[in-house]
Amino acid sequence: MSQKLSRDFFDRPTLTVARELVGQRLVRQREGMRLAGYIVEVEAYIGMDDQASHARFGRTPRNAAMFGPPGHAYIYLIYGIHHCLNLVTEHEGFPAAILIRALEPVEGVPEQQALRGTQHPLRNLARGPGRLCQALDINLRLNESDVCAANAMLWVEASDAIPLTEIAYGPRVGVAGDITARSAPWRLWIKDSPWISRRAPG
DNA sequence: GCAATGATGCACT
DNA sequence: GTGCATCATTGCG
Repeated sequence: MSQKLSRDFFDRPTLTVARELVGQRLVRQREGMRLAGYIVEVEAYIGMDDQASHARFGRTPRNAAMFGPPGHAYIYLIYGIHHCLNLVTEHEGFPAAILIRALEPVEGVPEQQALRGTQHPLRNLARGPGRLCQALDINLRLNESDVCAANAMLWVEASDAIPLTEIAYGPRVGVAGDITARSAPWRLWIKDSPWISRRAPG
């Protein structure tokens, strides 16, 4: 049996959590079935001073989850079409979260394909934040849900750690904000993984 | 492989 | 009314 990651795991500096989250298994319990994949790409959004973070203008109904306790989901709708999944980190009151950007599918793949639409190649199943939410049926009903609870419908399980030498860093994707926000190397992914949303620069 | 474009819901400085 | 932490499709190399 794999171990569900505890709240203590998320109650740490966001970049530390992000680094250790890469390679762990994201699990969605749906209709008695497990839909799961290895996390291969994440982005960190840290504090109100992060000009790319939704929290930069303070707390609003939309981003309230980021200000809440660690180990909860922050899910939002973007472009009116796509959902994005974040996991909240650090102590309550400090807005920080990690965007899950891509998965390597490992469990319930046929069900995930059905949720996505079978015309897509396997490579595109969960490659991108909007795609992975569609593949795992993640929507606003799961916003602010506790991923550490015993009865969670969404959680993370410990897996083998990825060596630091296998993790690449770079600027975040699609962010607005000032030059500091755009250049901060707060996107982390597994080097050479075919499942990440975009190839490494260069 | 790349760039351009339309889709679409909702919170908001 | 504006602007998104995006994706699928189209058209072109």
